[in-house]
This record gives sequence, C-alpha cells and structure tokens, in this order.
Amino acid sequence: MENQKKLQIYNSLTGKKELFVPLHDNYVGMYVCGPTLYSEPHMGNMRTFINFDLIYRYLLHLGYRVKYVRNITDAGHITNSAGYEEDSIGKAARLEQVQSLEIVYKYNLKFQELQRIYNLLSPSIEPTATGHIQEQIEIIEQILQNGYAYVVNGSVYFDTQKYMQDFNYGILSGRKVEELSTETRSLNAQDEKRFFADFALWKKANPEDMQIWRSPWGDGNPGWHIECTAMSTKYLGKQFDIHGGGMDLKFPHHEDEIAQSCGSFGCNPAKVWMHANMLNVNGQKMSKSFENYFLPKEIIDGTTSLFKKAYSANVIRFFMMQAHYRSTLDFTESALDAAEKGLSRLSEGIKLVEKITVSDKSSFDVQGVIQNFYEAMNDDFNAPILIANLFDAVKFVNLINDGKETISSDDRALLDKEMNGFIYDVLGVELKTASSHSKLNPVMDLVMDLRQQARQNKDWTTSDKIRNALEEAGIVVKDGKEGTTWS
RNA sequence: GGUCUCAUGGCCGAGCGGUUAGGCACCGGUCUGCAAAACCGUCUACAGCAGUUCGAAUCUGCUUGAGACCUCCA
Repeated sequence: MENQKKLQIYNSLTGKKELFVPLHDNYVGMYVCGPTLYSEPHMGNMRTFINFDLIYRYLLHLGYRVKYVRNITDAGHITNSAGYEEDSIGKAARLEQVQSLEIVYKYNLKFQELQRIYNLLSPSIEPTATGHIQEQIEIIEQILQNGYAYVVNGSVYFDTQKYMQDFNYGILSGRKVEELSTETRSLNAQDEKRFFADFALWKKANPEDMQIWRSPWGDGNPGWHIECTAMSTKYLGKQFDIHGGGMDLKFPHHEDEIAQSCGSFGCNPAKVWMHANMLNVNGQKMSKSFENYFLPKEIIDGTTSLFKKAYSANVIRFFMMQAHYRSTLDFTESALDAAEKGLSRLSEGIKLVEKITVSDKSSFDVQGVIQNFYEAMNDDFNAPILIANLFDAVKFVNLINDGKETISSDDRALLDKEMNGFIYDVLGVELKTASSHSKLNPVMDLVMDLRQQARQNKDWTTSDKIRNALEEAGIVVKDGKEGTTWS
C-alpha cells in the first residue's frame, strides 16, 4: 500500500513521468484499445496486450481495485473518406463467403485462446462496438448539439475547424493542423468533408455493406473513433485514469477520441495516456501490410520460418518483459535463446528459495532487495530493471546455498513470497515444471537404475552408452550431487 | 516533404550528470569417473565531431545511420 503512492507513469499527454494519483482513492479505471478482429492477431498485436497486462497486474499487485476495459472492434471501418471502400471485416467476410460477425466470432475465439496461452488476465469487460451502436449515436448527437459536427448527405463529420476555436486539436500527438495541411491529401471533388482534417463520426451506408445500422441521419456505419469514446464513457465515465493502446494509435485515433470527448462532454477522457511501442522484425515495425509478421501460435509451435526451434509462451513473455514497454523490441533467435536460458536460471533460483537453510540472521539487506523490486516497477513499470533485481536476488539465494551468505527464517519467507509474487503475479510468467511423462516414468526409473548400477561398478562404457542413447532420443541425463536427473 | 523517436560491449537490453545494470555467449574456477548441468568469478561499451560542466552514455549543436507517424494498423 505504501508503494501505491510512489508509482510514476509516463504520460504521453505531457511527455513526462508523473506521480500517479487516481481520480478515486484506491480505484483505477483503465481503457485499452483492443483488436479489430478481421484476422488472427499477430505477435506485434500481442505485445501491446501483454504490456498492458503487465500494467494491469502491477496495479492489482499494489492493491488497487482496477476496472480494466478493453474493447473488441467488430464493426469494420470504412477507410476511404469518400465512402466507396469496403470495411476490413466485411472484406474478410466476403473472401470467406460468410457474414461479418462470423469473422469476428472466429477470430475472437483465436484471440481468447491466445490470451490463455500467453497468460493474460481477463479484462473486467470486453465490450463490442456493435453492441454499443445506440451509445455511439447518442454521443454523435451530443457533438452535433454542441456544434462540433455537421451532417452531409446521411453522414456526420467532426468539424475540426470549429473545434479548434475552443479546444486544442493536436494536444496528444503534438500535431499542428497547418503542418498536416501541407501533406498532399487535398480534398477531392466528391469529398463531403469541409476541411481535410475533419473525420467521420457516422458514414452513410453503401449498398454492399454487410453491417448497417439505423440512425437519425439514415442507415449507415459508425466512424472508427467513436466506439472507444462511447464504450469508455459507458463503463468508466466521462473521465477516467488511464487510456492505453499501441503507439500507432496515437494519431489520429487517440487524438480524435480526445476531440470527441471534449466535443461532447468538454473534457479529455483520460488523465494519463499510455502508449506501448512496436514490435519490430529486422528493425521494421511488424505489420499486416508489410507482411513481415508471424503469429503468436507459430512461434510456440515452431512453424515460423524465422526461427529454427519452438519457444514456449513463457519464454516469449519473459523475453518481452526484458524490454521496456516504451521501447521497440526486435525478435531474434539468439535473443530468444538467451531469454530461455535466463528464465531457466530464474526458475531454478525460485525453486531453491524454499529449500535453503536458515540462520539466526541475514547477512544482506533482504528488505532492500525487495524494495528494489517495487522501485523498478514504480518507475513507469520498468520490468527490465525488475528482472535484473530478481536476478540479483537469485544470486543471493545461490550464495546462501553455497554457504557464503545467510538468511533468517523470516527473511526467507518474505523473499519467497515477494519473488513469487513478482514473477507469477506481476510478470505473469509461469515456471511450471515439465509435464510429467506418466507412462515414461516407470521405464525411465528402470533405465536410470540400470545405469546407476553400471556406474557403481565403474562400468563407464555401459553408463555412457545409456546416456548417449538417451540423448539421441532427446532425453538429457545429468549426474548431480544428489542423484541423477533426466529431462 | 512535414512532425517525432532512436543509435549502448560478441548478441539482447536498462540507463535521464558522478555509483557494477541484468541476461546470454566467451574466458577462469568449483563440482564430476568423464561429460552435461548447476553455481561462483572475470570481461567494462555507449555512432562521429564540437561544445557546456569540476565531471557526460546521460545536457546543447552539427554530421551520419535506422525507424515511426502524417492512409488501415497494437
């Protein structure tokens, strides 16, 4: 609880780390932009969700009651301002010759599965855009009523120029409309917008649209940004603590969300805006359009051509935790191998804590070691530092095991609790021991017994023969101090 | 073109003016029938040039290189 008061978060809105003070004591409202389910989320998408899972977990660890809302975008958004282009979900549906919501349902099942595999905690609620059309319409009406939008031919557009008279458009992204206008995207003849920076709140339906809703302005589809405004307001209120998402949503999506909230309620929806950085492949952003992506499932199954072997979801998660959420991260084979070995070291250390012998007192500052865990995370969720500190703790544990340091009974209990808490609860890394090979066990017991006999007779030829044969079968035999193990 | 990031030892990756980041690899050691594993120890980098400062990886300017956003994007 003491540590609640020390959490600093980098706020994209101010560009600074700020002391986190929730709007309501002990409660945190957090909204994170979720996936558009027109395809299976790729590893880059997952990184953002994993990072916000870390943030959610640490807030919970600090004792906050957190309402975590992450939307599911199941209404495709018409990309072309002229309105003749298909929406992304509709396009996928047409390709597979099914209806839009079948596509969403299909990929949502995949997404849910990925969340289980990568050990993500479920948000408090995952509202869908199509389930909140009425709420979206109401906010559009409010914006119209306030004079920050206009209706043209069955569509509604946000009036950026009018808005700029009263509010700062560009407050989040730092963009200046004058600079934006130098870009070549001039209004074309059939464009209904009055100003190039205006964006659609409601789009008149096209005949081929798969999903169409009734509205006061005629049949149509909601604009891209309005769903988040509607759902965050419904579940968290007009103002809440944290709004997060990927860096690439900063502009225009989040900027426009702010405009919509200010335009309807007169206030910025979130006190703190957080942006997770991108996952790179060979230095370039992983992206569907670049076609340089791989799927979260492929790396676990070892079916992506990028890597020779498969990695467990835990290793992937741990690997990601070793980079700060605001830094880009590149996936490379050697880095993943390093993470795999590092995780195993951490894992061994954790297992050892409860076994080490205790002394009258500790020879090192256990409380200080633990406080370092908190300080790392209190500094804008710095998981890489937390992990470094956990490795320091592991070193102490090993030194105690070697009789070079001592620990008291109370300190051991404390260290055990906190190390486990930070690894399992905060980092969300599971260190499960290898699954038990129930059928193999009795066989291996026999084999190991035979080899042990050979070793006792100093029949190294036989014992090495067994070891080599097992190795070829993928079973590694280790002769430790306290007996032989295999895995 | 505009706006903005970033450049760290063999690899990954922290760092926000002075202190060992950490992991992996390498090397040395302990252990071991041998090996593997495990553990301990070691390795001291900050793109280039100039400046500010008692002191800079960390601040300023310039140069070079990479990337993001400005269009759907996590």
